[in-house]
Amino acid sequence: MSRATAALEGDSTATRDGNASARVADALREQIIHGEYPPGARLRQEEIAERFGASRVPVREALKSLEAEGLVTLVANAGAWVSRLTLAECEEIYQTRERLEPLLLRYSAPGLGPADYDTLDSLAERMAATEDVAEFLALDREFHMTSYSAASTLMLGDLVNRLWNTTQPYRRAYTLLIDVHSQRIVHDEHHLLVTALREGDLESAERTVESHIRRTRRLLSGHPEIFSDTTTDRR
Amino acid sequence: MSRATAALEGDSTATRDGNASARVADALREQIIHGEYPPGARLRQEEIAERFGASRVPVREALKSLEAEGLVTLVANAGAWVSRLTLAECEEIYQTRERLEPLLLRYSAPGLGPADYDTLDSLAERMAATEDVAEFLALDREFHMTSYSAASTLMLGDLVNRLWNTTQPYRRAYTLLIDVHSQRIVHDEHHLLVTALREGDLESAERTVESHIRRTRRLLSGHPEIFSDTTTDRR
DNA sequence: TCTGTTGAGATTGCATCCAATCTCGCCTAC
DNA sequence: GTAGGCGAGATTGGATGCAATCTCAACAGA
Repeated sequence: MSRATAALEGDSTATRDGNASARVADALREQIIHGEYPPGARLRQEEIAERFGASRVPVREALKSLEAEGLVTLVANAGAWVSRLTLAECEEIYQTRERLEPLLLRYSAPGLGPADYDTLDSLAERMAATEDVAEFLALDREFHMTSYSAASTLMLGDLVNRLWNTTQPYRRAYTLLIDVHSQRIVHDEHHLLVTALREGDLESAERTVESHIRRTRRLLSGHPEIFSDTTTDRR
Repeated sequence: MSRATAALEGDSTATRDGNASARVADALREQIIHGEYPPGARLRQEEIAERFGASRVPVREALKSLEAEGLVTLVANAGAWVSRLTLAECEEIYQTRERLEPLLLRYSAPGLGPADYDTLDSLAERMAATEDVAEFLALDREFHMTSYSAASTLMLGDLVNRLWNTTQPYRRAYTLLIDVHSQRIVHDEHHLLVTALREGDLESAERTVESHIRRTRRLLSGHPEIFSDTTTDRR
């Protein structure tokens, strides 16, 4: 199946830049986040290696990285699976986010300016207007990441990113279920956040993000059926 | 230097248990935490491989894991160094801990019992009694980890552990400097924490840990000289 | 019909080998 | 005397090959 690698082989120098493992990790991460590998899906080294036109060595290193990020679960001498979460585990991640994202916002807020506030408003409006789930998810993520974009942190920013990544498949399933009323509340909270940032009221902004995440967590708790997935294998 | 691996070669089956990479990662992590590799020290793949009686492949996978944990910094086509922190980065980690450890304690507290409280008291007393820095550090860590030991979390427990690991070298340098007065306050805070846990006052326990970490962070801020290390190489 | 076992195929783990890149001291040219 | 370039040694990155382990379906026995 070396035909599958044709798109990559076009750039013959790309395979020789000394970081194939990073490239594989980035590409795999994107594919998992975008749902091309659902939770519970098995990841075979050889298949992945073939697809990226690399050998299994950099693939294994990429899987190691993704395991540390929580996206992949490795079992010695058995294989790799896309991590699957229970409702309780997802709630743990949301509770962690409730504590961390206000802190990250505290790091970011002083560096945000009027142009950023306008971008945030625009993103919030587009979220309210769209009816496409994929676009809604992408805009929501872009909105929050923009609010954190001015934070130059060692690990906190990456950490929050990882927490979003591991819960992304469930956020997608959940977004399909929320009603117009909840959607309106999300929009209001986003608007409140931008307003607090514009006014320089950091305390209020922090509390708004925290409440925003907590509300989502509680709504998620009401949909345990999202986590009882029996279509794919174990783990 | 193959003589150095003699102790490991004694068990010839150990190299064939299908997780050499995990063994190398665990051992390297311990050595970094215990200060055998100081911040900024270069980690050469071949030297490490030789020392553990393995090839460079599992060593590279181990380094990937440690990089994701924040203990090691990798640069493509250049090498691996033990991560070095600036004062600002260390403060970021402490601020993160201030938010996360109260939450972890909330997960753990319901599972702790009288036997655990006694263990905690004993550890606190031994900390007050010792004058050895290494023992003080070990007891401090064991005290806090015991208070979190009943939490069965997906990632929060591991995450807190990683934050302790990356700051361990600086905690050691700092412990050498604190005076008797500060040491007494640490002891009082530990005692307060155990008391709150015994009384089932979770709110108070959470606030006590938070204050405890914040106080340490502020004291650390007063010793920027710990972070201006010019003895070893860059990065 | 159900349960325990066994063996071939599939898959992972690691060692060895080769290519690419970086480091750094020496040499040449101006 | 100084700046720029060159190249040998050291080090990392990746591909291939082999051994060990796991998977799973077919089969034998109760």
